Amino acid sequence: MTGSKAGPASGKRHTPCDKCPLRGMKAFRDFSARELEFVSQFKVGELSVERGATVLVEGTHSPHIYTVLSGLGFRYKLLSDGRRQIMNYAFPGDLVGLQGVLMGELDHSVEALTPITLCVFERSKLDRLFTRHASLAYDLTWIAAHEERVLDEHLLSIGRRSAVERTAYLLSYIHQRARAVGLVNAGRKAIPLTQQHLADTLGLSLVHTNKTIRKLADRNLVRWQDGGYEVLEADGLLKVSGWEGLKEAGRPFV
Amino acid sequence: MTGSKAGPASGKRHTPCDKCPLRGMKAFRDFSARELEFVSQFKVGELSVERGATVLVEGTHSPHIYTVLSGLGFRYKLLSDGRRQIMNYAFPGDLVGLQGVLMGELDHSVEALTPITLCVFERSKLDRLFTRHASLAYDLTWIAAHEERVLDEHLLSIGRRSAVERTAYLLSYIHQRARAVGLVNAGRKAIPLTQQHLADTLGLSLVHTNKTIRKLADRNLVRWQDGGYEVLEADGLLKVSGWEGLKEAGRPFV
DNA sequence: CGATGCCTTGAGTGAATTCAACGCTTGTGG
DNA sequence: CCACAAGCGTTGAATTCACTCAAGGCATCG
Repeated sequence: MTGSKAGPASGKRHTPCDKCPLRGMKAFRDFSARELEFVSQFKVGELSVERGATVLVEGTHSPHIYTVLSGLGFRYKLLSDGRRQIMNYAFPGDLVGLQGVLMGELDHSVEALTPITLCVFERSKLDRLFTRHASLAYDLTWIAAHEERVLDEHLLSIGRRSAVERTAYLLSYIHQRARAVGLVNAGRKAIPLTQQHLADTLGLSLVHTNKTIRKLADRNLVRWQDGGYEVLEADGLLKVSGWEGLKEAGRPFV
Repeated sequence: MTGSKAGPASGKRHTPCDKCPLRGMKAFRDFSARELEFVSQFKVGELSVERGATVLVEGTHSPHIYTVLSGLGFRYKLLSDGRRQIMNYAFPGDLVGLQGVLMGELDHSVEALTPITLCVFERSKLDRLFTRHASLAYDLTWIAAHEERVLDEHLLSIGRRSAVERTAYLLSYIHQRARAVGLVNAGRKAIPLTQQHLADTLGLSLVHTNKTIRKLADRNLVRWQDGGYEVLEADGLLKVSGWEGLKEAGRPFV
């Protein structure tokens, strides 16, 4: 359905991996020359879609793995009656669709939150990655294990944190991740989400999410603005959530 | 603290990998001779703990990875005030502690639900696994991605399914997994959980969990018995949950 | 036979949901 | 240029859901 919105920009001018803007960011580890060479020919294209478009569809049998080159997206599942649960957000450098490739079919969908560009990798070359590039295979496992860790924390939030706590947690989490890839300067840039997105991530209704955000806003911890939010007091927000925060270093990508 | 209960049985008679009772179960893929040889020397011991004992502790820096050889356990996180969220259950064949090894420190704890025996693997040999045994490295990634998939479904349940739906889901999930490894014959064996475990998995209070189980019991879908539950009508239960069920084949292990 | 652990039940309270409406902004077509 | 619709945020009121509190029952175990 929304898939038709995709693709017009692909096939234009691709960013070569050796000039990948994500390399050099301190949030990521660097490649060796040999790794870089492999990754370069592992990448077979780019995919650009606009905000609101569906990048990957649940149930699909995809021959590709993706990495977010720029932009934001989110991963979600639907129940038959339309209830939606957002599992996690995809930031630049994040791997998308690994499950689909390893296990046949994808069990979730991915939608663009902003215009987004993804690097497309060939599934068929995955074997070579495992047989010839152990360090990259290790990275892949690391990434999967890391996603598991994030989901653990989300599960803890939804299952056991109060509405205010879990909202503070989610806002903190997204903010920290956005900062790590330079999407917010000193907290001075809104992250383009609707409250419906937050509600569907938090397992709360839209109305109650709105009222909960208000509580945080009344305490001057966050501000809703320009179709997104801004963190005013990162420490205070984190404290409310009772979360320790991200402890990342040398995150691998691709 | 509870760690002191661990270990007395280790160092006794270890099950050699070539006689591993898990091999040959149709739920798992088989090893090649070369893989088997590697796994055999990758394994450095066994760990047995009794019901209720803590196998792994959050925050710990563990030099080992484990596989469940027999018994049941569960993975959980705690908030500072004691609220507990159970993330998932570990069945025979399941890998435990991968995160801890890959990322330095463990972000969750693991407790035994029955007397449990785990195979202990050396972290230091993980490099060799990646460089020399691509097929096993692939399996490791597969396992991590699979866990991610399970957590996605749990997240969907806790976030968006009603109390009855999510309880039916969890009961179905555990039952299906137990069946896959032969822990319940034709549904005729109780799974040794307390309702508190279920509550902490579902994100519900103990009282409400009890009342929800009652609703399912009143419809003759399950029965609570002998400190555990029994599934009377697997199809009916699955239908209530609105879940598709596990679709597994050739699950790798270790 | 008095603990203790676990399940069960009822009553009262609090939290979160649904329903309903309104305001603001943006975009679109007449 | 205005009218109108659509999307999103906000708010209040009523209802439902889930939680806490409190107590009792029934096993098992020392």
